[in-house]
Formats: sequence, structure tokens, C-alpha cells
Amino acid sequence: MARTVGANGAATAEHILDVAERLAQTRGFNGFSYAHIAAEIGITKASLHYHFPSKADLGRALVARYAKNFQAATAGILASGEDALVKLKQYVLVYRQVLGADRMCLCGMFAAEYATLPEQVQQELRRFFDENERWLTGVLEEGLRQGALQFEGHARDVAGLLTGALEGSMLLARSYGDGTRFNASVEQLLKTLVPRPRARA
Amino acid sequence: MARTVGANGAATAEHILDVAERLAQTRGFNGFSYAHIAAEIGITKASLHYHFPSKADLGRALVARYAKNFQAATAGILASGEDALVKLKQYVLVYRQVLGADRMCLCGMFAAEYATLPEQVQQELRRFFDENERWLTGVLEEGLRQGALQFEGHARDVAGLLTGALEGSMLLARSYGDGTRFNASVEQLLKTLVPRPRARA
DNA sequence: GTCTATAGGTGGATAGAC
DNA sequence: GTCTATCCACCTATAGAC
Repeated sequence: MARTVGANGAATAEHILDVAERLAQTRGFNGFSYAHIAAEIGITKASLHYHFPSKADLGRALVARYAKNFQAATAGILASGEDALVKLKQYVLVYRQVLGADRMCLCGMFAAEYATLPEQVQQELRRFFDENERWLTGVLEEGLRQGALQFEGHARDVAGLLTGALEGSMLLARSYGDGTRFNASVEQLLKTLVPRPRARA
Repeated sequence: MARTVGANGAATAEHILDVAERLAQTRGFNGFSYAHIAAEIGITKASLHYHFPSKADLGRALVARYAKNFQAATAGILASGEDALVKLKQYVLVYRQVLGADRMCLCGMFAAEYATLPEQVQQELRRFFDENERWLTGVLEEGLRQGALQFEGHARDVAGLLTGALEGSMLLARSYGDGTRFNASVEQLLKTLVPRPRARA
């Protein structure tokens, strides 16, 4: 609002975020610069500073937009009305698509660099994970009630495990350039949530 | 060998690695510099370059030493003769101690920055994860044979899930400055590997 | 909104004296 | 092995013209 001036005032800012997002997801917050973005867009560094005065501003905007889009996706899944296991698989698919573009989850990436991030970015980051685990906890509890899922212990702890496992599996799969690693880990994890007696192999 | 000259020739190099390791584990490869290390040790940047000519050399040495120490730990666990579940818990404890020092696993950290790493460091990194999953796979297969563990599917896939989940859980726990998050996720995961019928909650 | 120009700092790295 | 001195590339950020 404050800065959206002309007809396409926001368009450039979005373009900047698009490029910066990809760089951040592949190289990390400390692995890209205004110069990288400028070169790719065909604009000067000074112009970037007009849209995002400091890199902290840019980082905060990146996480905020990423979280907003993620939340839109999870809201859509919730509205699908499918059973909890299907919802979970759709949720995993969101991560899988990010990995398919040879990117790491923006927030998992930033979590690694957490200690070096501007405070505003750190706060925005935690909001993302809080929101995700809140959503997952809801789906897990629903699944338990419905009988669509099975697990011991608190739904919140399972949600934490899911988040950690998804982020970690992405991290490793990307290092190996092998998305099937991610698939295998996720399938292994989802097996444990499927409601049937599994005393033996 | 090549560079160990005087009586304490290797001592300084080790000291450098100690400081660099901590910086790398908390700030990432792109989050620390020769200047940081120099200031902390009380030596000049130029002297650091004597021991590690390029940052790529330093990075490779960091991962190599970290992997060596990790392997010594896993070898010790293997030699303990405990059953597979206990071995697994001891393995988790190695990660937990790293987190307890407010550090991320060096290799998980570098995995995030993978795309920006010198090639030699990338190679060394994959060797670490390969070795870890090889070890885990062995313990998992042993546990299945002994009846000390239970899981469906291939041991290698479970090993991949464990590695990913451990790294990811560390990543998130450190962002929250809350080691109990890690504990909760790991306990939740280990539950699924304990050999008793778990059809219901 | 975008540009040129530049400031002020830090990055990794080298030469050469001691 | 460690130092001083220095190089040059790159970083984030700002001033001011258009």
C-alpha cells in the first residue's frame, strides 16, 4: 500500500520477490545479493533499494509472501473435504513440488541460517512454522477421530516430527539431486500413520 | 603430514578447525569469514591462509574431521554390543549433544548451502551422509533380525527417514532455541520402530 | 521509478619481511 | 609460522539527477 504508486507499481516488487525467492531457496539468505537479482531482472541495484530499502526488508517480505502462499495452499486442502490421510498426502505434495523445482523450502533454508538473520526475518520464520504445525495438528486430530489416521502420543508432537522430517528430507534429497529420496522417506513415515495393525513386517 | 612442521605444528591447525567448526555450525559456510576466526584466535588472517590456503580447503577439512569424529562415535556404539534399539538411541544422543551446544549438525548446515559450496566440500559432504546411512541400515537390519526393532519396507529407506528427520528436527529445534522439540520428534519416531503391536492408540 | 556515481565496509587471497 | 601491508572483487546502502 504505502509504496504501490503507479499502475504496475507492485509488479516490479513482485518480480523482484520472484527472483529473490528462487535465489534464496537455492543459495540461502547469505548466498545471494542485490547484484544477483539486479543482473537477472535487468535493473540496477539502486532500483532494488527503492522497493526494498534493506536486505532485512527483502527477507521479511520473502518469508511473509511465502507463508501467505503456503497458507493459501493448506486452506485449499482443508476445504477439499477429503479424509485426513488424503489431506496429509496433499500437504506433502506441496513440499514435493518445491523440491521438484530443485529448490529447498524457503523457511527450512532460512532456519539453517537462523543465527545470521535480521530479527524481523527470524520472527516471520517462526510464525511460518507455528502456523504449519497448528494446521498439521488439526488434521492429525481429525484423522484420529475419524479413524483415518493412527498414532500414539500427542498430535502436536507428530506434527513436529512431520515438519522436521519433511524439511530434513528435502535438504538431503536436494544435496543428492535425487527427489526419490524424499519420496521414500515420506512414504516410510506415512506408513506409520496408516490405521492398520502392523505388528509384523 | 605435508604441513605438520614443528612440535606443535598441528596444534594451531586444530585450534583453527575448532573455532571454524563452531562458527560453521551456528552461522553456516557463508556466514563466517577468516576475519571472524582470526579475531577469536588472536592471529592474523594471513596466518590462517598458511594453514588453510583457501576457504575451500578449510571447508573440506572441516567436513573431513567432523565425519572422522562421527565415525569414531558410531564405531564405538557398534562395539558396545547393546541391542539395536539401544544403539539407535545412542546414535540419536550424538545428535542431541550437538544440539545441546546450540549447534546444528555441520553437515546438515552445509547441505542447506550445498549449491554455493566448493565442489570438494560437496563431495566430502555426501560421503558423510552415505556413511551414516550405511551404518544406520546395518543397525536396522540387525534389529529386525533380532526382533529388537520393527518396520516395514527397506532398511535403507528407514535409514534415510531417520537421517532426514534428525537433521530437520535439529534445524527447527535450534530455530526455536528449544531442544525439547528435538526430543519429542525423535521419541515419536522411535515409537514406530519398537516391536509391539500398535494397531490402536 | 530508475538511473549514475559513490561511499564505506568486508570478503578471500597474496607478497614479502621477520 | 606469523606478521604487515596491500590487492581487488564484492557487499549493502545512499545521494541526487532524470
